[in-house]
Formats: sequence, structure tokens, C-alpha cells
Amino acid sequence: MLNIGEAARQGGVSVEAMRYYERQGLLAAPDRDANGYRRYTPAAVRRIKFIKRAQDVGFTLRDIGDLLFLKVDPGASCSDVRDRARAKLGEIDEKIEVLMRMRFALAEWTDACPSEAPVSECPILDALDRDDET
Amino acid sequence: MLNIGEAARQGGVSVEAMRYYERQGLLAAPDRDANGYRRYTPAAVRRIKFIKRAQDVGFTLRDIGDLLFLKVDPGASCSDVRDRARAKLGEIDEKIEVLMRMRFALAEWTDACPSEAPVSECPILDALDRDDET
DNA sequence: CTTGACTCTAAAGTTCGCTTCAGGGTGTAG
DNA sequence: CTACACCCTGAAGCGAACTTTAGAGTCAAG
Ligand SMILES: [Zn+2]
Ligand SMILES: [Zn+2]
Ligand SMILES: [Zn+2]
Ligand SMILES: [Zn+2]
Repeated sequence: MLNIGEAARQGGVSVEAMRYYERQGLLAAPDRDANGYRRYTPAAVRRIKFIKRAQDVGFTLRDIGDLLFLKVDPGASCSDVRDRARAKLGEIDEKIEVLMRMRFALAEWTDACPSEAPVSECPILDALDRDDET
Repeated sequence: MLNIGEAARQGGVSVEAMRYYERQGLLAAPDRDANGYRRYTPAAVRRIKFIKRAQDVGFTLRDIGDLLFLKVDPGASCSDVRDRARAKLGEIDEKIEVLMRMRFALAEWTDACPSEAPVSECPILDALDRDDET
């Protein structure tokens, strides 16, 4: 059994994040010591790590709440989980596409910029001022 | 000379966005008509488009303020602009890398999920629960 | 006994780029 | 005259995931 500080350290999150997860219903309210301190079990630490790993692959806390519910729902099947993962994959692909388009434009422009001219001749500012280009 | 609604339409932004840019100092406060209505010049519309295009390649409004300042700074050189663009390119690359890592993990997991098993055997949930993997 | 690290609560603040709201004036077509 | 679309202001709200603040109790070491 661990205090919140130690549980947070082991889980790799901040103490405030832990209390926040509890308020959001992602982390069950733990038992309290006589002094009112929260006491965490190893299972709670595993849950913290689950939350963190899910965040690391792009799930929001809301998504994670859904996953945690599916995890214990006897009527849920593997495909429910897979659908969430696929949807997230789609979202991520969209974000990557947007970023790649930005990347392409910026790379082209920085290559074109001679760097020693006055700003009045900067092709980057020109591109931003021009009416063509998407 | 255009009213705010028409300027917004031509610039491709909302009326509220225009007033917001003005408050943020990105768009000079325009002259007012006798009735207090803002009157925009074609130059103001070009500036709105500049802002929008800069946003489209990833610059924040703060970044854009810096670019607009450089644009009129006689002491600024092309390389100042290019440095901003390069820095942004770096940020974007970092974001892409993060997203690619997420993408890779999610793709691997969705491939491994058989979809018709109960959630208790879902490899996606297993992966999120396991202590290895980054 | 005191210092310092830890814990508690509730509420407010942060960032970003707007949007919405509340409450009003203006302009014009029918 | 009366809709109705437009314009004005200042302030508040939104979403996400926390962090910070403020004020107070607790615990262990020296
Ligand atoms: Zn949901
Ligand atoms: Zn599965
Ligand atoms: Zn340049
Ligand atoms: Zn700056």
C-alpha cells in the first residue's frame, strides 16, 4: 500500500494528475488511512500505467474511460476494443497528413530563402502574401 | 472599403475572428464609419489572408505576430524569417514523429486483435496492461 | 521542538483560438 | 412601419488535461 506520492512516482504521473484521474472517474477512489491519506494498491498503480500507456498512443482520457469500461464489460467483445483503436488510428493518420502538408510547404520555403537578403525580398513572406498556393 | 462581414468573407475567417485578431494586435484597428462600423481596406484583407496562410502551415498567432513584425522591421533579414520557419519545421517534425510512433503501435495492435474473442483476451488491452513496451 | 517533506480540500488558473452571450444600435427592403 | 440582417461592446465560455493557489493538517528526522 502506497501513499499518493509514491504511487504517482511509480506510475510516472504527478500527484495532481492522480487526483484529477480520480475526479474524472478513471481511478477508483482509494481507501483512506486514519489520517485521511489515500492508500493505493499495486492494482491501482497498474491502472495508472494503463492510463499512461493509452495516452501515449493517442487516446484521450474520455477514450480511456471507454476502454476501461469495455475491459470489465462481460458483454463486450474484442472487436469493440479494436474499433476504438482503429478509429484512433484514423484520427492519427489525419493529423499526420495535415502536418505533412505543413512540413512540405515549410521545407520548400526554407530551401528557397537565401538568408542574407533583406526581409523585403524573403520568399517565405512572399509566399505567405501571395494569393495562390493552398 | 468593406464592412467587417464582407472583409471576413473575403479573408475566409469569421467576424469574431477578425475582432479577435484586432484585440491581439495582429490586425491594425481600422478606421470607423460615422456609425462606428469598422471599414477595411484591401490591404487589411491581404493581411487577414496572410494570417490564415501562416496558420495553415502551423504558425501560432504569436508566431505570426513575430513574422508581421519582422516584415516591417528594417533591421531584420531574410534569415530571421527563415529561422522561424526552420524552428516551426522542427516542431512539426517532432509532432510527426510522436504521431508515427503512436500509429505504429496502434497498427500493430489492431492487426493482432482477432475481433471475435471476449475482451478478456484482447491483445490490445493486454498490451496496455503489460509493463514492457515503450 | 522545530523543520521540512508530505498530505488534504476546493476552486481558480493555464493555453489557444476562437465562439457565445447579453444587450443594444444601424440600415434597408417591402 | 416592421422585419431582418448587419454592426457594436465587454465579458464569459469552451475543451483538454492538468497545474496552481490558498489554507490547513500530518509525519519523521534531528
Ligand atoms: Zn465515451
Ligand atoms: Zn481485441
Ligand atoms: Zn527569407
Ligand atoms: Zn514572440
